[in-house]
Amino acid sequence: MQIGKGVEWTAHICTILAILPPGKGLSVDALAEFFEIPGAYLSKQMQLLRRHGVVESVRGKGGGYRLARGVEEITLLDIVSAIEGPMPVFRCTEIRQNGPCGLKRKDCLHPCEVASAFASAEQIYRDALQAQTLASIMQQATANSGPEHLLDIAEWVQQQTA
Amino acid sequence: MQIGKGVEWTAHICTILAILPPGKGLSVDALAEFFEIPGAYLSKQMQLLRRHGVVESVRGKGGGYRLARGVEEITLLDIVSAIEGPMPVFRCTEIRQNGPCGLKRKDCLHPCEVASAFASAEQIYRDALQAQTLASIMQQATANSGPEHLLDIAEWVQQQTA
DNA sequence: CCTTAATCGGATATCCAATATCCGGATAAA
DNA sequence: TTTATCCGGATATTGGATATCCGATTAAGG
Repeated sequence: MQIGKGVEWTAHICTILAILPPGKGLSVDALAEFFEIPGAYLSKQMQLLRRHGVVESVRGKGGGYRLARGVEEITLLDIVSAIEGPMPVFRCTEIRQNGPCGLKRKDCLHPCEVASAFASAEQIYRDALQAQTLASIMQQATANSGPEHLLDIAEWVQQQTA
Repeated sequence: MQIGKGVEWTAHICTILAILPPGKGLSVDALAEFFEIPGAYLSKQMQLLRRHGVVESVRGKGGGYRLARGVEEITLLDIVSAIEGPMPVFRCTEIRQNGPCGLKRKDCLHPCEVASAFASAEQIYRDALQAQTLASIMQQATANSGPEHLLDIAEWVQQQTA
């Protein structure tokens, strides 16, 4: 039960896309080099982000990816559900219907109590992920990181979009 | 990012072990038949539960598994961490140290902000799972289920331990 | 119009963890 | 001694995560 690398990658990437000059974009190749991650695979993850409305893409020469909305309106939940899929992480296989004491299907009026307990915990998890906005993460980052590092990144971004 | 079947299996199994007469146990084979699940694999999951102190085992003829403590003191978190391992579900690969603007290792005084945000959400998830006790799940189940079904199960249990 | 740079999506390959089986050893009851 | 059971290592199988490649499409610029 582990979250895939795509989530880590795209979460970091969103923090870079967030400091782009308005109207500009960054290519998958540039982003892959920035984090030293495989570009072809990253491309797939970015397509998922796009289909879920987290980022926008511009095709053709000079194109690339940029955020589809403001950093206050993008949360970790958006990224996780885009990359990992809709989150019911606990898969109920209805084993209560199995075996010598199995319930008949028509007797299952209420949802399985074990599944309900997990669903309840997962809803709390989703809420917690939704409370983590890209804005709050970047605020932490700027507070923790030295100004030289931020300048390094700003310079690299400018170089790519020039 | 899905939870393994072992968690669903053992969660249901704990609700059965909970209604055992004191001092009795149920064998893996009996439990596997009760839920129509593969016994050899279930055996592995039960061993994990035992190593983490959720259940106790009695070896030899007439042996089997039983709960190691009361239903109030067993939570979904106990079961999930026993079966799935320690829960940091988000794997931080420190990609902030990669690429042209990568941080030097000694400059990483603070933990990665993306990882921290996930860690914070996961702690809330753990708390939510810990709040779900076996007792509360079984209370739901007895409230929702017809008394015939409960009798069916009680009868089967008695038959196994006879 | 042509070249170049970029995303899009389908097909495919690889790797690893989840799933599943088997067996020999230890243990205890009858 | 036989039988039933857990224990743990070795091993197979399966499926999802990871990764690559390529043809199609789109757009900028000469």
